Amino acid sequence: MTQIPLARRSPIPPESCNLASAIEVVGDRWTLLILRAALYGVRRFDDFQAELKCPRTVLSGRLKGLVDAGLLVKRPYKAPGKRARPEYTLSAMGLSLRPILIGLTQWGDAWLGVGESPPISFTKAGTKAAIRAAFVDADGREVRPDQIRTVIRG
Amino acid sequence: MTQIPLARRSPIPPESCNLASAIEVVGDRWTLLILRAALYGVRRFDDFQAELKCPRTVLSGRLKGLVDAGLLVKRPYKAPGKRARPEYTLSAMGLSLRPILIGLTQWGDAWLGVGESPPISFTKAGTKAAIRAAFVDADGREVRPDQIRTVIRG
DNA sequence: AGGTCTGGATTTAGAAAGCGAACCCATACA
DNA sequence: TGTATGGGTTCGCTTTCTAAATCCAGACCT
Repeated sequence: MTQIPLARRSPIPPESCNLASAIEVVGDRWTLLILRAALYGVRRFDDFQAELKCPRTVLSGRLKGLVDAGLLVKRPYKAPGKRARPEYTLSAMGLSLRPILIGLTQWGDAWLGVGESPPISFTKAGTKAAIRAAFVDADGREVRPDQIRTVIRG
Repeated sequence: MTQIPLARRSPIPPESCNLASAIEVVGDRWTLLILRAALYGVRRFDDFQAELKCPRTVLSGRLKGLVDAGLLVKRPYKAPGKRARPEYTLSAMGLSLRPILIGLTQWGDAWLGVGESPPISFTKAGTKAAIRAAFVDADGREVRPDQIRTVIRG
């Protein structure tokens, strides 16, 4: 196994690290579960609540936070014959988290799955071949994990 | 923008979803910050504490949790001329989260960066060309996000 | 118009977790 | 023998979480 060299501190302090900032935004159980549901198409308050089984206060607060952060857009939704209600849809910012959550799904399949075949898989449109999260260079060719180098002050 | 079709519930319930399970394991602010530091080479209790500035009780609990979940390995570490102490290193399970955290870093660079060039970038060994997190098919060729199809009960 | 239903919340009070500071313990070294 | 150091735990206090009840606005019904 590739061992990471010992360090006393990370190369950049958390307060100026975009990974740490991203963790501040999405690094929360309920927030991640909301994003999971949203990526599956859930948009309405009560649907989120039924899905997550979390206190409505928490849901209300997390939705506000995600709207403030720009991951969700709140806008009125008008079902025919019903009054207008808000719905929460993913912005481009929120949608762009999809590869990360798919990667996390596959990590869960690999390490937490109870042995059965994963209930959800992902394929390339038009084919049946499974896809996986990986690294690619500028030309879209895969880079193996052991070939990755970290460069500071890029 | 590709819109996700409305759904009242997610296609699989959270309790049998490996993504939801993964979120239970790593979906926590301190846990993610610990993994971030570990991926940069931090291994020792006090180094984690100096890095995260979190209460030692919380750090202690999260490290235990990560060891129990199998992401970290706790083993004695013997510096020359010092007494043996525990160190926490990433297992294969923990190391395999690296693509996801790099992906999250790049998401942060794209959406949260304050305008400057990202302080950390990743390249392929031997070259200067930047790499990025993406999806590939079985042959290692990139699959664009809009080409991803979700298949249930795969 | 009045009553009811429904989705989208806020209020309230008790339980859990987070937090900072102080303390403890084992061992290398002077 | 004493001191320094790394790796924790204990102790109160504050914040956050949680569950249940309540509120509110707009359709729909009669």
